Amino acid sequence: MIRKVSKPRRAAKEVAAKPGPAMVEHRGNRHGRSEGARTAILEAADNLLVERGFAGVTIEGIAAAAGVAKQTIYRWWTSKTDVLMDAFLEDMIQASVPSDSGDLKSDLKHHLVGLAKMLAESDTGAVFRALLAEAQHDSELATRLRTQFIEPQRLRDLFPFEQARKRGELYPEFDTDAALEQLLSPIYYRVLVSGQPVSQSYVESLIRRLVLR
Amino acid sequence: MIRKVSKPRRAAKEVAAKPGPAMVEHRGNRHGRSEGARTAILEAADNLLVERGFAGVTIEGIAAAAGVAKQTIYRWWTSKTDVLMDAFLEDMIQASVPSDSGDLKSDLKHHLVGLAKMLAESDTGAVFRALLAEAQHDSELATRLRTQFIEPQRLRDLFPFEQARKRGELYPEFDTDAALEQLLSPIYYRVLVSGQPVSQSYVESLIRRLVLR
Amino acid sequence: MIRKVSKPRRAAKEVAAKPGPAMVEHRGNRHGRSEGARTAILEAADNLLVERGFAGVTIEGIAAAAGVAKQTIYRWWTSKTDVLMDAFLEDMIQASVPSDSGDLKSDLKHHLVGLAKMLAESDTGAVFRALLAEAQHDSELATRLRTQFIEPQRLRDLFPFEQARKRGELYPEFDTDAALEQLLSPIYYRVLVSGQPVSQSYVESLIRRLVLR
Amino acid sequence: MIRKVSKPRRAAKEVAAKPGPAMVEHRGNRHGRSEGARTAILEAADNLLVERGFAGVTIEGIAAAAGVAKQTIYRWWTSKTDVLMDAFLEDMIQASVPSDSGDLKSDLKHHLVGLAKMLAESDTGAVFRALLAEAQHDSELATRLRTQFIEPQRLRDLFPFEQARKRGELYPEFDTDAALEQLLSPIYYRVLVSGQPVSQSYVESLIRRLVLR
DNA sequence: CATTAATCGAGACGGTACGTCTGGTCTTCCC
DNA sequence: GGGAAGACCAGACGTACCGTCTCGATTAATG
Repeated sequence: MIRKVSKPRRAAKEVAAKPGPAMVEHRGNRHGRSEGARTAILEAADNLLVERGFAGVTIEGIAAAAGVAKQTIYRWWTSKTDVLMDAFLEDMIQASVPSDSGDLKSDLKHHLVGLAKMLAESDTGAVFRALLAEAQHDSELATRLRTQFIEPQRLRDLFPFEQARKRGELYPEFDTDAALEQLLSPIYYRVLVSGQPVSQSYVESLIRRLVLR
Repeated sequence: MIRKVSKPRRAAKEVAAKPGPAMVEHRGNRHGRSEGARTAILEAADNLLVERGFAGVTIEGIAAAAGVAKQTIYRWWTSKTDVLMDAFLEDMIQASVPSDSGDLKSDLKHHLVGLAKMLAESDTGAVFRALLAEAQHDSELATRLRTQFIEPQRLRDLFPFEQARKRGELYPEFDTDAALEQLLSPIYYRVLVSGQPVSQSYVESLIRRLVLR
Repeated sequence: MIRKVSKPRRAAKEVAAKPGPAMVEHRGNRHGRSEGARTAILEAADNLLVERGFAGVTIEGIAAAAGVAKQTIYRWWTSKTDVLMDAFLEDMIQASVPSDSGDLKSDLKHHLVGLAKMLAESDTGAVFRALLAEAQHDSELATRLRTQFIEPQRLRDLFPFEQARKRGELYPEFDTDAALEQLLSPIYYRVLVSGQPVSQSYVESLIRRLVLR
Repeated sequence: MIRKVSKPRRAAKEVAAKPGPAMVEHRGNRHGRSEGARTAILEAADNLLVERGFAGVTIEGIAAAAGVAKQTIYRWWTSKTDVLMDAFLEDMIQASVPSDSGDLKSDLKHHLVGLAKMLAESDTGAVFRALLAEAQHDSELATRLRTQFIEPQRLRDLFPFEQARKRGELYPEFDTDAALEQLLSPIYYRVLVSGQPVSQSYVESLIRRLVLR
């Protein structure tokens, strides 16, 4: 169902090539897609979600908040979740560069605490939970969410283990996938299902449970 | 927000008292609440959710499908999720009576495989996922879901451990809560987040990971 | 295409039966159709046409001006012209009771001057011209306009002649249809086509041209 | 409102001068206005009106049908009625050269039957009726229509009378304006208002009614 | 036995948002 | 500088449901 491409046609180079203060102001033209409109929409969507909750996000509301015509949204996205998906991915670009302190447990702790905080407390996490919720009854979105966030995130999550393996911290048969699942799933469970807090000490206890070698 | 009581005033006794022909057909009267209308609504809600997805469930749709006036729904419920919540709880009443074979690992396996199947594959599971999804941006519903399902379910989930403890199968300091979380959270994670299947062998591997004594 | 009945179900008797200030205020109920909403819509349509011209009349505008939901308009009418048609007919109900002075020429003068004034100057005339204009490219409306206004109006227009015939003012072979056409068509021509004024003296000259016996 | 001149700068001679292969195809150029685009637009407007009715004519539709960009239309016309006005006037250039048989009644009959046919049956008549309709709520258009069509047409209509006067067929005080109105207004009335047919015999009966001397 | 109270099906009402469609403006590129 | 292309803002379209309200019918308990 999500057929439309969100940011087509416009090479970054072209954008950069436009000189001066750049980001040429335009109202309908042949620049191709308006970058101003695009970002205004994504920001408006984000803000509305946080301020008014998922049900409070409407295409009409986004359009009004972004100062944009509804059709400009429908031209590039198919639904409000589609917009929110893009807004979320944009948010995640600034995502954590995993730390690499030379000690696995320390790296894991740092990474997982950050992840838990993002999921449970940040605005970005609110967007993620809304999307995951929607994905429960929208398999297309589910697929997209897995492809564009969960898989890449998995790679980022595995990074500390890979570093540790290089350092010889792990015994050879150590199953990183299983270990990761042992760490992540309780965090997601608490955030999504039981609503229990995910404190720093809780994360530490999860890590302590791991048998590394 | 959910102020209304779903099934007030009418003691189970009264229902039981009217056996045989009973279940008086009535269109507005002083029998009190119409049991026929109530069950028709819950069934219609269930069916609509499965057939048309969460967004396809509307109060008007339920009313039409149940052959009931909209107001009859609004008299007893506050929203479509409120109806679905009741429908879900009704479904869960037939829930598993936990097996008690005398062996913890066997009991756990039986119980967890059944739970996973319910969550991932059954219509009831679809309703649950929809409710949990909605609960991500509806804290009132979240509370209700935890109180009325997740907590009671936790007790059912713990039952095998309690039996084992009585039998002396567990060392004294064994943390059943932690153990349960280790078992449950990967199942929920796979169902809700990663979409991976929860096979019987996977459940067995989870159990094997537990150190019981 | 115009399938909906505009004023169903509510017998005049019932309306009359409601005494005193009557016209029960209600917002959605089982009074049947709301007379208040109905008249508010027709008035709003009338006013908008006069103030903003035909193109300026929109269903949304009518709804807003009448303080009514769009759907309430769509429930009972099919299009803005349908609404305007009803508004026009309602206006015409208060139409002239033809005078009957005992003298044909005097009666005709009175009737035609009134008609010309209505067509050219009144708000009702503006609505009529708009409808007739629309009827030029909407044959369904054309039919309805002829059936519901032009034919009945013709009967009213003929009334003075009938009275005169009863009085023996006309020679037997006098063709009233032809005479009427001779009188009416220049009036419509001036109003619709040439834009020339239709003064009282002009009407008199038209009548003078007639050879009555 | 109608500020733009519709056919500037380009003499008919030039058009005629470019025969055969010519009619230079161009997509934006320095030839000045494209005659090809202009005629394509007027034809497309005409055709759309006949095929789809007045509401079915849109600037976008004309542009698409004429294979022309919207802006090319907006550059030279202000509205769809403006385009249709030009299309209509273009059509009327081929208008009847009034016959001059030497007999007034014969000339009138010939002329009026042609006029009635044009108004009621031809595509050009459809365009005229649409414009007249629009003129009912657009006084600017009304003025233009009267200036550019109705007045000139009146002169054409009077031509038979003038010839007759030269021939001495009319008594001196004969009021040609009044006579013309007597002839024309019933025709317009039938076409625009009552929808009755305007047959040849009907036109003859109108003429017979005239007292010429 | 009449009155009263509770509930039901029905459906009109004022609203919000949907997703689609035109209209008219503007900018760029091509000739 | 005309013309093609096409993104943009604006806003009306007709539809679907929302949640509220009132009706008239039905039935049971009350007095």
